[in-house]
Amino acid sequence: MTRKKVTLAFITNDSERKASFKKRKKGLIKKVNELTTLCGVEACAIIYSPYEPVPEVWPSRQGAEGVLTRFRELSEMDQTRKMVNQEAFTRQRIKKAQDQLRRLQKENKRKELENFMYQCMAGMASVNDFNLCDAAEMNLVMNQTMREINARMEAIQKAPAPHHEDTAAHDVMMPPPTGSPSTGGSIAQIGGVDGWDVGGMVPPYPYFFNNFNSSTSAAGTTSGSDIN
Amino acid sequence: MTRKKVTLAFITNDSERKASFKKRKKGLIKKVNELTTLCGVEACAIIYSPYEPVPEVWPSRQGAEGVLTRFRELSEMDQTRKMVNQEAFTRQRIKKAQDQLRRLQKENKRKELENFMYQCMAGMASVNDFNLCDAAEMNLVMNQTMREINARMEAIQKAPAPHHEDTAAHDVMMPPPTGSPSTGGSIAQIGGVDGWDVGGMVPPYPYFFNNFNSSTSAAGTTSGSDIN
DNA sequence: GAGGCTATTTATAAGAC
DNA sequence: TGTCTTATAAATAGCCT
Repeated sequence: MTRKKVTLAFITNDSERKASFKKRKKGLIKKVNELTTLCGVEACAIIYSPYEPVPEVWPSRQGAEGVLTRFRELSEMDQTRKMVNQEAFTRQRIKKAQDQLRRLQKENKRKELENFMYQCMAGMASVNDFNLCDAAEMNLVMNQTMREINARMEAIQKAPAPHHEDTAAHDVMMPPPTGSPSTGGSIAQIGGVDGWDVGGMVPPYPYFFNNFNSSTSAAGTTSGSDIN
Repeated sequence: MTRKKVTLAFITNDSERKASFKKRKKGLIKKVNELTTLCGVEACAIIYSPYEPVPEVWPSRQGAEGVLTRFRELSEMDQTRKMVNQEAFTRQRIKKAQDQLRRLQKENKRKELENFMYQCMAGMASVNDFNLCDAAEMNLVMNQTMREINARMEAIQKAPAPHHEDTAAHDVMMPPPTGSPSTGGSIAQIGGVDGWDVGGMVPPYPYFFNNFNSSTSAAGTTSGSDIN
């Protein structure tokens, strides 16, 4: 995290890894400590390492034991009193996860279509592969793309100075404006998808779309009409 | 830890404490994650909070279970596992959804990168937008793509007859490896960005990759440089 | 290797909505 | 209350001894 942005992957160099481990273990334990103290919660951390025969445990072994026991007996614990809240909470969590899942699936689909479109544009796929995609949705994607391109072109025409800080600054992919690097968590930013930074290039869409349309309609799609 | 040096003591203000807890819990788990990944060690963290009936556990319940089992073997033997009830079931459901979510997020990321790549090839994005992507992962995607392309080309050269046996199990969609859909060549280029004149629609991957690499290393002087 | 030392990256307490 | 943003404290990778 310094002098070089860390890459979240196994450190192959032995000594380097060990050094990192020691530093990070220390930091981690400090963090657990802070969390419990500041927020008054119970927590424990257990770290096995090839460097120490005895696993690092925090807080004291007893403390950890207590936490662990509770963890193990969770089901029996106070199922009674908290059951209702618990269940509602859990249900809520499930719903939340499912919602996110749905969003991601939708997003995934969109990306697939977009991807396919770009492949066509790059000449690496042809509309013959179109059965791979869903026509209706592809239509949506294309319309969206066209709208974006047109808007972009208009913007360029109106403002001859091709500034890079255009309105679509938040750009295509790679969402996290402040996201941590490998946090992974930043992957699926919802809603940041509009606006491709056409960034000063004239896209070859005429070719693509023409090609696409003709072939598509030949294939029996009904959706090509509103593209123009 | 910011705007004010933190004092290691219980935060009396309720909402403040809760906010802090949420942030710190997230950070802590990230740290555990990093530690295990970077240093290849086993570790787990368990956090109880009054805010959530279900304790936060890292890594996945299974992972934690494994660590815990070992830990218990080292300490004492108490067989108190009994988790067959509604709650366990529900939690399992949550986990399942979360796992799927994680997979989808990963997949999403991959698609985003792939998409970006194709955008570059289509001339709709330039490597100047590369900071939007994660270098290391992009590298993976590109290598994978290259492998697939090469495999595909070899397959086609070797066997004009459709002898389907190649290694590309997932078979990317890229039918005409050398055939350009049409002349094209009309793609103009504006904008000061060092343009990529992909020229016609011939699959420009060699150009793309070369250009990509050089431009990247050139552009990444500031901080990046992880690519090589 | 084990500390000590920065230059940077991360984590986050406060604010702003 | 939750989220997003910002300013600042904390953690730590790469060096050096």
